[in-house]
Amino acid sequence: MSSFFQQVYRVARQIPLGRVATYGQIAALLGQPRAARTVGWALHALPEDCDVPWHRVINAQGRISTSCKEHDADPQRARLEAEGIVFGPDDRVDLRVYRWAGLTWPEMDELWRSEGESDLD
DNA sequence: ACAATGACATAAG
DNA sequence: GCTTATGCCATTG
Repeated sequence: MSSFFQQVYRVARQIPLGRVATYGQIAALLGQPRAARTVGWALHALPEDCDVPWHRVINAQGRISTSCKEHDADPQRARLEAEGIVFGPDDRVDLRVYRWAGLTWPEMDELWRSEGESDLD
């Protein structure tokens, strides 16, 4: 875990409260629009008490992708609802409304810059 | 280096 | 809208 995972975590931390991002979006921000799977995997390996808002990352359909028994979708949905995110009748969020705008290049630049200085935040 | 894995994405039936 | 099949990419054994 020296690069991509760390990058995913770093970007995920930038997701503002009450906002969500898709795996593909995170991957795209990292320059790998096809690495959505890897992004999901990175979040999967994340502990629950980590400082990364992994629950704000969902699939492109605005749904919880969790298929693992180890991780249930219910707690994640509860977290999102607690942040003000409203789920539709199909248990999916309105990406048109809650989708994170993403990071601007200047912000990303600063993000990578701070990465070399401290790996925490 | 090869094969397998996985919280995805997209296209097609 | 849901299910199935294929592609993609980084990590791990």
